[in-house]
Amino acid sequence: MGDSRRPTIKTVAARAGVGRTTVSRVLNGSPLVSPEARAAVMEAIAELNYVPNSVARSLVTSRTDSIALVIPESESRLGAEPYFSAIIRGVSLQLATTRVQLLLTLVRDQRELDRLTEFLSARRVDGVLLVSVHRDDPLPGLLQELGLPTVLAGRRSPDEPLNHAHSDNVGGATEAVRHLLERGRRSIATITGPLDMEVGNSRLQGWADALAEGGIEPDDALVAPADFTEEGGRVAMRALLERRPALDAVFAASDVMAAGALAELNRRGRRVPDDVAVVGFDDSIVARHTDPPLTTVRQSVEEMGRTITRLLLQEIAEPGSAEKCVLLPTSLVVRDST
Amino acid sequence: MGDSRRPTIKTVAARAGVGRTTVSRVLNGSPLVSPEARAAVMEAIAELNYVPNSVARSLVTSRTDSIALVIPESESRLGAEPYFSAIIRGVSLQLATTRVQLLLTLVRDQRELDRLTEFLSARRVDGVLLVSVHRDDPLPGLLQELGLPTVLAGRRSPDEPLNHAHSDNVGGATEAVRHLLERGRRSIATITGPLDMEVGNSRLQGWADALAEGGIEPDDALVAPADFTEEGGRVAMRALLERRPALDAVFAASDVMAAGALAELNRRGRRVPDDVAVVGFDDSIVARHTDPPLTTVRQSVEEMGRTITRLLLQEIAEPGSAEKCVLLPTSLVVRDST
DNA sequence: CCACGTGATGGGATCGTTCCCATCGTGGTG
DNA sequence: CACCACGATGGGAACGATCCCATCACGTGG
Repeated sequence: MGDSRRPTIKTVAARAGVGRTTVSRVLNGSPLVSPEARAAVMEAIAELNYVPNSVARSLVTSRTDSIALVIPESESRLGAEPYFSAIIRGVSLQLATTRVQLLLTLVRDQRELDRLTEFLSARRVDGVLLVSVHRDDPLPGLLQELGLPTVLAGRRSPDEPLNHAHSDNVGGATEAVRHLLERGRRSIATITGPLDMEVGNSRLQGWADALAEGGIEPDDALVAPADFTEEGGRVAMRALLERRPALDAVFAASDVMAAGALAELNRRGRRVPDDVAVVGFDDSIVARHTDPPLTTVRQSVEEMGRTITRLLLQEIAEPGSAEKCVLLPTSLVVRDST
Repeated sequence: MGDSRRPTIKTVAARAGVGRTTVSRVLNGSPLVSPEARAAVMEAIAELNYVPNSVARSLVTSRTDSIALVIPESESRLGAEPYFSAIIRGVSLQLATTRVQLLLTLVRDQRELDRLTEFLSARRVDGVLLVSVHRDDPLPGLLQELGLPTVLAGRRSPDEPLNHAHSDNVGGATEAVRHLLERGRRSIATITGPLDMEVGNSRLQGWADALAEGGIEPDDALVAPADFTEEGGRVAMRALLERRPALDAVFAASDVMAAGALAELNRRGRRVPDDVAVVGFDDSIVARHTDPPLTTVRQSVEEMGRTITRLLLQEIAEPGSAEKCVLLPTSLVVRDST
């Protein structure tokens, strides 16, 4: 045995006693090939252990059968933030039935952004998934210019032009705060996500909406912006307690920030939920492990991953055919922190 | 303005008034090109906004400038298990200075394994990183056969033939148990990782070694195998308490399992560390968030990611040139659970 | 009986690079 | 002055697939 060289389509054709084109047809499932020829080709393929060279295929079809998942990690959140892991799982799950491969790109700084830009300009992927986009993110615009199929998880503004999926952030946040009101809380603070992200604004909006519903006038001193990190949550909590020592509830725009807030409350001897009730957002794993376990707004991040992938594949297959925007529902999970 | 078509090397050559080859030389940094020609080419590239087609390049060089990171996720651990996120961060960090891209492949079942096998046979990557390998994993063997550069995080046995890096699991575990002995504990149980993985065995070995050092005979009833999951840790803890109600310490082979054990101990009203001391392994984020915070053996998983990537790149550049085996140190981090 | 449509087939061109080799000029040397 | 070595250059072939188009056999209808 053994050519050290991998067999090519020519080898297979010779072996099967047919032309290259016929082999190619069998490979691509064309109906224009006789049963005998097909059988011969299949046999030759099996005998030679032939695997088509996808690079050569890519060159002529100009498709790569791969997509990129871009994760901005300036705050080194992958790992601390279970969100990204869940997205990855969902994406991978949705790709499992296809032959499409996943390229993971963490973008930490300008240099890496430049490298990514070049990579995308070279069209080394068929499409791009963008996660955690900030308002002034240069990437979405670039992708739009390049005409590279793109789907966002989340959106930059309510009139996002790019295809995207997003959770019902306003609705989820409203429900959370409504729940606090029902529990009799009146001085409800909020720790927000980054306000240059739509997700940050929406959850803040939901907080304000629920208060308005309850006839309570929003108090700016009860709003502390943070950055989705635990440390940010801690700092924000500290600031809130200084400004409004009498607050009796906090709605944090993520579980991780809520965990930080809880730590700070514990440190100061405020009892949760007796003195201060806390609600998070995401229903990530941390929510079940805080002390006490966290009431939170569930969003299925894995489902988000699946959805944006589905949209992207659709958009790649037939540009313009995918839904522009998909809204994913949220639901309140009540635990012991409220 | 403009051609809708992307410029090719020919376009650039024409624009610069030189031949294709000269452009190619400039692109690849060959010294055999005059300063004037080089300048002309650079200018043409900038004007045309030319980006080389890497697929075409791959076809002739038969290099893809990408590597695959394979994560077996049968237990859907990505996310629950911070290990994988940390590996990804490390790998990505090490790749940042190169032009190599990262392909992430989660393998959940046989079908996905088949798909991956075909993918690797087609040599669509230059090398492979393998994480969390089990003793009877078919992938390492396949890769060896294919002659595809491969590096493992961890190893299958102490005489692993493939390039790999591994933490000092025996040493770390020994140190942990020694620490428990110093704290005066005598009935020290262990919750192991999967015993069909070397990491599981080594940490168990370390436990036994330390006991031997302390003149204590290992008791089989104090060994409960689990699977690195929190639920597994909980179940194992339950079994241990049933078999040896008087145990006064537990060494868990991962923080996540330790968290499960803690939960079970709390549920049963055993005080930690007063009644039972607990040590974990990994120093992952969960270790700082359990109640009480976990004493644990630190291993730098991110460093592991960087190391295996470095080895792989080296092995790709010059097969056989990389170190066969790199040992990464561990260190004990003492918190409140002991 | 012949022209014609149709299914099956294969050869040539092509995708955009890199690599091999031939060519050309030029300055140094015997 | 002839020759040579060497740096610079460019054209042709190759990488391994797909796609376009010409060809061919064959059955059918006029």
